[in-house]
Amino acid sequence: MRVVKDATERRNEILDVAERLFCTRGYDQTSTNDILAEIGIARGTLYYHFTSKEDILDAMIDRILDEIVRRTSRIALDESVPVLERLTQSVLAANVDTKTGDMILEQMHKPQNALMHAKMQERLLKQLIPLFTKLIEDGISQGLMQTDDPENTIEMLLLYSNTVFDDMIVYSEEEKKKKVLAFIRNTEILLHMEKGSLLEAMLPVFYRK
Amino acid sequence: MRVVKDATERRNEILDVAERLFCTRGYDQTSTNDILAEIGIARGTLYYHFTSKEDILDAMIDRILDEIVRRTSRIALDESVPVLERLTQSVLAANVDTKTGDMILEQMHKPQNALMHAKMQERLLKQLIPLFTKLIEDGISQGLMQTDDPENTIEMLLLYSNTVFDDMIVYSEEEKKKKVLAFIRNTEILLHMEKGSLLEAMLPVFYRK
DNA sequence: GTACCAATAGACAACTTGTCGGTTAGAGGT
DNA sequence: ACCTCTAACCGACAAGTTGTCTATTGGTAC
Repeated sequence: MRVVKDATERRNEILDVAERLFCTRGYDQTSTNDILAEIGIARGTLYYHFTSKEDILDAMIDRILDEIVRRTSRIALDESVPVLERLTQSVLAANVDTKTGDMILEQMHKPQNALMHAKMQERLLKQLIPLFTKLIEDGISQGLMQTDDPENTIEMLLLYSNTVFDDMIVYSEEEKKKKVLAFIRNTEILLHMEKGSLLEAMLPVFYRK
Repeated sequence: MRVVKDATERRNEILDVAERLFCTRGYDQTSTNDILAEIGIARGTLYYHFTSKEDILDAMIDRILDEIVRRTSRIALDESVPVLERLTQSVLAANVDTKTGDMILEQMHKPQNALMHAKMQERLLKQLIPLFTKLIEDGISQGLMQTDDPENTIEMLLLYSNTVFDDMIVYSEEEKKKKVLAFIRNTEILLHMEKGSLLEAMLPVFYRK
C-alpha cells in the first residue's frame, strides 16, 4: 500500500512524470492531480517534495538544461578542436530537438506552453551565451571571423534560432529550407565570414528531418 | 441598479478594464472576478460577451496590435517619403513602449506573462514582417541596402528587438547602450549598409529613456 | 400596452492549487 | 526483540478559479 522512498528518488520520479505530461499535454493542461494519480501518491507527498506546481516546472527545466549545457560546454570549450568544428558541434549539442528527448514540438510551439518556452529560452540563453561568446572570441583571435560585439551578436543568433526553429513545424518544407539557408547566410554575414564557409557544416545540423 | 448597455460598448468597457489589470498585475494574476467586480457586472454578463478568459486576452491584444499595425503601415507604405526615413519612423511606430500606452514593462518581462508576451509577439511579427519586407525591398531597388532574403532577415531583426528591448529593464544603463549599438550595427551589417548609416537616425528611437 | 429579445443576473458545478494535522515505515540505538 | 524518532507519506479541506445555465429585465418596435 504505502511505499516509502528516498527523497531524491521520489523527486526524480515526480519530475519524470511531470516532464512527460508537461511536454505532451502542456503545463497549463496538466493538473497536479494528473501527476499524483499517475504516480499513485497523495497530494501531501507531492507538496512535501515541491513547494508549488511551478516549482516542479522549474526543477524539470533545470534538469533538462543542465544536461544540454553540460554537453555543449564540453565541446565548446575544448581548445584542442578547431574552432569551426567546435562551433558546429556546439550548435548540434545545444539544438532544440535534444531538449527534452521526447518533447512533442507541436506542444512546445503552442501559446499555451509559453511559460515553459519562455523559462527554457531565458535560462538556456543565459548559460549558452558565455560559451558561444568564448568560441567566437577564439575564432576572432585566429582571424576566422570578426564582430565588434560577440556577446550581443551571438545572443541575436541564438535567440533567433531557438525561437524560429522551435516553431519549425508550422512551416512547409520549402519555407523551412529557405529559413535555414537565410539563417546560415546571415550568421556568416554577421561574423564577417566568407559566403558559404558555414553552409556545408551547418546545413545538416538544422536541416535534416 | 441594473444597467443595460449596447453590446460593443460593454465589450469595450470589459476590454478596457481587462487591459489595465492584465498589464499591471499580469494575466494569470488577474481573475475574471477581478474584472467583474471592477466594472460592477455579473459573471453571466462577462460570459455573454466573451466565451472565455483567454478570449478576452485575445480581443485585448488584437485591439492593441490593430492600432500599432495601422500606424506603422501608414508610414511604412508611404512611398512619397524616403526609404531611410520611412524605416526609422516605422520602427518608432512599431516600438515596444507604444504597445499598451501604460503597460508596465516590469510586468511584461516576467515569465508569468509569457502567454501574453508570446501571443503579442507572434501576431505582431506576422503583421509587421510584410510591411518591413516591402520597405527593405524598396531600399534594395534604390541601391540603399542589400540582402538575399529580406523576409527572414527582417524577421530576425524584429524578433530580436522585440524580445531584448522588452526585457530592457533588467539591464544596466551601460548594457542597454551597448545592446542598442550592437543591434544597430548588426542591422547595418545584415543589410550591407555603410557603417554608421543608421546610427544617427536609429539611436534615439531605441535609446532615449 | 404588449410582445419580443438582447443584455443582465447570480447560483452552481466542477476543478484548481496549496495547507495542515495526523499516520507510518524503517533506520539506529539499546 | 523492542523502543524511539523522524523522514516520508496521507487525505480531508479551505479558498479560489473558470465556465454554464436558467431565470429575469430593460428597451425597442409595432
